[in-house]
Amino acid sequence: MAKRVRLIDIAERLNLTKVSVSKALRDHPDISKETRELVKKTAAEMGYTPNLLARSLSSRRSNTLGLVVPKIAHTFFSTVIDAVQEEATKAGYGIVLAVSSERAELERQHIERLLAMRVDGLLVSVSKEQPDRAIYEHVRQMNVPLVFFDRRIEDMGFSSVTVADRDGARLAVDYLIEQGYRRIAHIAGSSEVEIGRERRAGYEEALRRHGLPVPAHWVIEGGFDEQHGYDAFRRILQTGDLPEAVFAATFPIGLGVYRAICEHSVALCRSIQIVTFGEGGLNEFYTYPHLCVRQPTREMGRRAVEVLLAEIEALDAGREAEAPRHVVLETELVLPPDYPLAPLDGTPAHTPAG
Amino acid sequence: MAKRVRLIDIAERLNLTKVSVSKALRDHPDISKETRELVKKTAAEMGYTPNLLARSLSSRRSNTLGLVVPKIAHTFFSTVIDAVQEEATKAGYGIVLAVSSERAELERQHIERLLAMRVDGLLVSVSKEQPDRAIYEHVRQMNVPLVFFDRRIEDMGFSSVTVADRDGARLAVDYLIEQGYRRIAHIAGSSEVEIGRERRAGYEEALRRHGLPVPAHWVIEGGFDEQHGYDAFRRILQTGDLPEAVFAATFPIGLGVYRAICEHSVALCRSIQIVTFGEGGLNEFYTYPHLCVRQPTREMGRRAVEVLLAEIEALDAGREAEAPRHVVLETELVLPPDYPLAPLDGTPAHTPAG
DNA sequence: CGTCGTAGCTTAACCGATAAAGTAAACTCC
DNA sequence: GGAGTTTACTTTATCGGTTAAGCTACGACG
Repeated sequence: MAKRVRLIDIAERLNLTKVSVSKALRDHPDISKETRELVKKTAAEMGYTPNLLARSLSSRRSNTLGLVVPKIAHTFFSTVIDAVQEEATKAGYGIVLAVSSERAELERQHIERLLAMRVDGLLVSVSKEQPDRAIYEHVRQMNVPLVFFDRRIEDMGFSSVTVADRDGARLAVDYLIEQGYRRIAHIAGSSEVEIGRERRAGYEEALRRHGLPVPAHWVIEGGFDEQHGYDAFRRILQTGDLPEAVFAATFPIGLGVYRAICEHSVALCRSIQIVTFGEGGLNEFYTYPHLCVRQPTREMGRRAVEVLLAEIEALDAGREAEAPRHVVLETELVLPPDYPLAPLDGTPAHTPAG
Repeated sequence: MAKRVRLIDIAERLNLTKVSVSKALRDHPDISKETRELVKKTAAEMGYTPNLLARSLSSRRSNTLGLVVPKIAHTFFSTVIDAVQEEATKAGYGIVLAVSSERAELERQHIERLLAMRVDGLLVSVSKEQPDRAIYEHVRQMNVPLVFFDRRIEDMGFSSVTVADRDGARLAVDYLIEQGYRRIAHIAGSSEVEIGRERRAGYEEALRRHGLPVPAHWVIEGGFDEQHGYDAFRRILQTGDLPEAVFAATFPIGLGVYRAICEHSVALCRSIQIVTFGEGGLNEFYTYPHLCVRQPTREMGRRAVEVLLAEIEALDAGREAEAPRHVVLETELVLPPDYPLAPLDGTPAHTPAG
């Protein structure tokens, strides 16, 4: 069993002190050029790997960011994670990932652990459950920068990067109405979370603007996943009173709705128009062309890291906590041009270019 | 700015030493029941969070596992990650995630960093590029347990958890042949990686067993992603000589093939049967019913953690490195019962239950 | 020529915990 | 009632680094 090489091992070999070796490796001007190079060469030869634990402990910087997401097997989040990783790596930071599985308690535990690991900053997208505010107070008290992305807690004074949820939702539903749809259902997310409330608000706004009533029996709240979409639409199917279009608060919800419809009747799944907030990355393969509100996913990850790093820098430059920044990204309504929307007379209209 | 609470702060408040406090918090029998409780209460009141860096440094255990995957926005990996997280959390370990983006150099850097962080063990699925063996030698030399999952390097003496790739591939292709298909293409993965070679070998075995020739022009190697599937099948389309079925080495490859076919002709995409190794989690929504080889994804994650933890335990129980374990999981051929396969006469056969 | 600055190291202290060894008082036990 | 155990702490050393403050020899400068 090979012992791990430490600074002191290199130092002894070269008749130097560990401090000199440490400095040499970090290109400290105290050390002469020749010594520096000799040290580096020797370190490489001996297979030295610095102990980041020790380094972080004494330097008080871990060069690590904590990333907490509610879910991972969801294109939106895995894309954000990817972007965050990329951006963090560029800046010399590693990331520690934690998945809360949409549960507030797990979210709490994970943040606790990340704090204990002394991450330099946190990127968080909250779970769908009522959050445990105490843990965020704790973050604040420990003076660790935190940036929410996508799903935030609005009133805790942390920075955030989000999309214009209400606008995006409103524009999508506006579009449906302009195309002649009148009977529009909304499978909403959780009202515990801002994005759930905002997307719903956008939906209602659009309806009201056009003088349409909000059909309470067609607005169903719940989670953000496929299961919720499926269950919710099954409830609608059971009433027998069907909408012409469905605005789904997330892509997975849309999938669930679609599945529920198809199971019920294949013809139907071509005549009820689905619009999802967010996309799945598989739109081309998705049987029926659906509209979607595109979010700048990778940019969200990048911007979140950017804001967080700025706060970290501000912090160790000694500047006291500045006002939180709130970055709001625009969305874009995507309509596959080759495909007609679902017709209003209930007949299939799917005639992709072939 | 709140100072962070340390053991010594609690100790001073209670007129104890930090060692006693440390022991009290860890329920060491040295400390009386009353003191223990007093300490815990005080610690909670003061908002104490242990510094895991310091703890890990002195105890030589970080209680952290490093997880390296080639890709994250892919159902297979995000599912494994999820399972790993769950299992690791249960056992009191955190995970540090790193994504190599299918590049050997990034993989190297990430592993280097994880070693430097002194993770207690590593879980790795290698990138599609020729791996840098030196880094794995380094892992070995540092005596850090490592378990490969899904994609491994066969001859480096590390444990692994994989699926029976060759068998799964062979059974799938066998099935196609039994159904009467004869002209079967294979869009293979990278031959740098064992799973790429094995799946291809299974495909060829099945053909040979049935006395069919291996159609070299229909076997195209490359990456594991959608792009490769798309590009590869476009090449086949250009030749004008089309197969009756395609065996795709991964689900994303299958999607790419499907896209290429649909773009070319919608009718065609219902008459060329696609079989994928692995699934996307969206099979129900996938336009044409395709066969797939189901991998026990979550189980792979669980088993990998299990094997790794066993090695970690063995290590700090002082037992010397035992022989590596190789867990091979069985796959299952999934054929959606409601849906007929693509007909051999080239006419659409898609008539899902409605 | 004495003083100051500086290049190039070294020494000492510390980061925040754990591990191992030491100690004083109380408690057993024949 | 004195030796041996326990009980409940304390003291000292260590983990592998970093930071801050010495120290020394050499060259420049007024």
